[in-house]
Amino acid sequence: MTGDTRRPHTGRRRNEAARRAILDVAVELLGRTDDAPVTIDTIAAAAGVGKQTIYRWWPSKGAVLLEAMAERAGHDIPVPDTGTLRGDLDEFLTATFRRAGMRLTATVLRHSMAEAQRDQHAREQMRAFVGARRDVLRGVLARARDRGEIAPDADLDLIVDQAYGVLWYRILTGHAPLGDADASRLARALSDQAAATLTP
Amino acid sequence: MTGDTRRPHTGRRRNEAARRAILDVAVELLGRTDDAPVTIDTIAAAAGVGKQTIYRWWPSKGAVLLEAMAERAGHDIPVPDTGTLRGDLDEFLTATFRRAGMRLTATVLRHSMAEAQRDQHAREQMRAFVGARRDVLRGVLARARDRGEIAPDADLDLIVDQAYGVLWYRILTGHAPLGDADASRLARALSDQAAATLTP
DNA sequence: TACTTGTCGAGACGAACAGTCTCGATAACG
DNA sequence: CGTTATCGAGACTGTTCGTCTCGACAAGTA
Repeated sequence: MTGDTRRPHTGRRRNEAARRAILDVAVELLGRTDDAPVTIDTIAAAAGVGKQTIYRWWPSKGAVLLEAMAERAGHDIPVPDTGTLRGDLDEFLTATFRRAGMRLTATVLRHSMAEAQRDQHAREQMRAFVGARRDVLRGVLARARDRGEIAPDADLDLIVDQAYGVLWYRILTGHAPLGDADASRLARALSDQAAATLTP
Repeated sequence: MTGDTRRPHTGRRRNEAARRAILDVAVELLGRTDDAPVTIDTIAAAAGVGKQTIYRWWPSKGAVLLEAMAERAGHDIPVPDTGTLRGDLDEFLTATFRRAGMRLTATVLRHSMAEAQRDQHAREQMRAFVGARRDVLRGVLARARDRGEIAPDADLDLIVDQAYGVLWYRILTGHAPLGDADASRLARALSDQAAATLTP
């Protein structure tokens, strides 16, 4: 409570190289074989790192995996701006499906979602990640609404859920791949769906 | 290869009561607390059963859970026949969302899907279960197609994925509940989507 | 240059759990 | 009554998570 202003930071600093190695190795090990037993000991050994270095910075094994996933699955998906909802959705869903459809990324996503059902820390990180991705897509829809392309009372969340729902459902069950054609068809269907409420 | 026709079955028979107790207890334990550690030992003890009795009939812990889930989530969802696609979808999705939205059922579904990512047996059972549920919904759509309500070349699988995608996505992330209103809105959107391809 | 402080890699350790194995008892058949 | 397969019970092994301890090392401070 009293002024802790003295000594803002002393001692050795966090090793950024170790952090990178841990996150990279976690992903790489998942990709080696699909039924690979990715354990903390394996990650630590492969990253040339002590176990305590992992548990000093992450609260659980799932938290490591979730951070690696969020990095890999969230970056480099640009926010589109084609001028039309249909075009924006096509571009966004194609990029998103391509990323998620990559074998390694899909594997990471699958195991991250599984971990999120068991590990409380991972669960919260998954919530944050999913929320962030949803916000981006909802933003695309909101812009279209502001342009007057869709009804003011359209259920944007339900549309978002359909897009990401198809993605996760296919990744988790593996009953069908995520192709460009699927992304385009879904983009068309969802933009039509959003516009339909305009014509009662 | 030679005639094994002698002695088609001797010895004590499988105890059906034990089977029921195991499946019921597995579900019940999952529901007790959400972060409950449901273990094989716990199931065996609560069901008044030896561990070997479980492993004699199921190949893994995940297989037990998946069978319990398939029983609970697949039964008593009637195939609707209202005469219109919109009506059929509304009835089917409302019943399905109600079932999956029940707290206990949702918990079982969540952990089953998680188990399916780690356990090969559970994975195959999940595939079979998901395939069966998809077949039912695809059948509803196919009937509408035969009635001429939707285009012959409509992508039925994508529509099915949108419906079950929303369901699983919400259950696994927990970012929103599965309400009757969601089911009805989705039914309307998907029936419109299927019909839209008719009017180019 | 010494001193303090926090991180480093390494690995021992305990607890929890999945799955196997063995045991004597018991039920369904001939 | 003899054969056979399942039953409940629990000991046992192997794996993994997460904690704890150790001496070494780096980044500031005096």
